[in-house]
Amino acid sequence: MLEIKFVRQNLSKVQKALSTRGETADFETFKDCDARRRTVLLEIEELRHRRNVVSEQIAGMKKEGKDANILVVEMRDVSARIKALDKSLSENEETINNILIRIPNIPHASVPAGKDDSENPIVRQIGKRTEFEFVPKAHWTLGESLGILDFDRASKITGARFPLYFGAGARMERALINFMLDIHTTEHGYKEVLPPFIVNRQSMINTGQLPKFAEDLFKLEGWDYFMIPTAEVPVTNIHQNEILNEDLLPIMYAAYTPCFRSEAGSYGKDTRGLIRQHQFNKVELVKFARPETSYDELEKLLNNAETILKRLELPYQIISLCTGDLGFSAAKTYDIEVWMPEQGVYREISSCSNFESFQARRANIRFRKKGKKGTELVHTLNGSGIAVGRTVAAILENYQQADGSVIIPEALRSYMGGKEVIRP
RNA sequence: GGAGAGAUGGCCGAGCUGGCUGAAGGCGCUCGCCUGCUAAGCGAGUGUGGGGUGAAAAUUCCACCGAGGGUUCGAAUCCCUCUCUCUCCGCCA
Repeated sequence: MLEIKFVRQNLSKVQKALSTRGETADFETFKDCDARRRTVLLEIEELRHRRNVVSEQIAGMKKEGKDANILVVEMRDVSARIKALDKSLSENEETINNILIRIPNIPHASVPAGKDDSENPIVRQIGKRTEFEFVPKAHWTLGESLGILDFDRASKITGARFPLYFGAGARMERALINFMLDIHTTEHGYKEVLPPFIVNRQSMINTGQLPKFAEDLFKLEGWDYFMIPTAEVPVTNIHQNEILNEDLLPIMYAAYTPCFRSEAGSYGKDTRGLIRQHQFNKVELVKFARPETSYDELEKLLNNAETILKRLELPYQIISLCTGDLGFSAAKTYDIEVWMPEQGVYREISSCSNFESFQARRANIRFRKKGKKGTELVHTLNGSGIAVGRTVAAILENYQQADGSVIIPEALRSYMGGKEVIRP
């Protein structure tokens, strides 16, 4: 959420920023309500002031045994008036809030302009695209023939877009989770967290999934609870309504969680394989940073995520999301895309964003600056470090052999009991 | 699921027979003093959000004692609903 004062004072700037995202909001209603809000507020505060003063008078008179009835009767009217104005004020504020809460974040100045994902510039490419002397197979073909992936049976258990791993496949998921968490906690300084996988409505609002994107979420029937679409939600909300100690910043968490997404609106896309599932595993990195350093922290976070792909020796590229492709809450986002040989494309495997104070304002996460009065909102950042299912898919495709076997990346072998190759 | 207790400022903790209590006291923190060093000691200050005036420093007003309603001229204090925490019983991996 943007600050109401900021929107009020920078109306055209906000409008312009939104249009670069291909978004708009009802600024006319905002302007009207905002102006009316302040008029009403002024009157309410005057009346309340009067009530406070007179109430004190009444108290004094009663103490002295005098009759205060005239004042009491007068105050009865004042209170009624306050009550009526209060009601109109809160309706007004609700209208304003409904507009504000649907306005996305303003892109950072360094974010490239562009209308959609076709205009995301490549920042860098690392590793040579894997080449084969045979026609490479898709990971689902390999996975099924190796007996480690079974989408048919998964659909019996639940339905389409759910994964079922066996043997070395299941082991590889577990190995990757441990591999990633170990690197981030021991080499990059993140604290490991294991959060709830189900969260309440407020947490979803705080990180920006609600109210706009309810259709992307799985909701629990009979509860106002939701399955998490990413660990970003529970982990960012760890510190909601807290004033953090400046000395502790940046706070860095690494969390493994499964993620649940309805994938509404993606019908027909990536219908096969591990790329687009309703349930997948992910290791997520989350930071709470000082505003002055948050963009440095974003670069570091991106490097931390890249380390995983480097160690696994998977070719990848970094793109910077353009204004039109930026997520709702993000001020800037880098995507990491891994090379998928069968389709011959780079596919998203991590998304690293700086949300600046957008989430912190909703979640009320602040810190106190040394030697300065008052509090300041922290900047929140997060990034996948990295998506586990897609990493399995990338390993299968990039490490496949002519005979249909798959070599296990060296860095991962110790996590898989020394196994070097997966054969049927 | 049943019975009971509780939720107060960065933290701990009074107040809860309604009226200078934004809130005692303590800790912490900041500044100053003192002191061979450290520790201790002394003094002052120290919540958040919003509105008005002001160039600013500042000043003033309003709100906030888990959340939301209600009673009242007036609510941290009384009533209702909800959320969470704790204790006992039941159930349970």
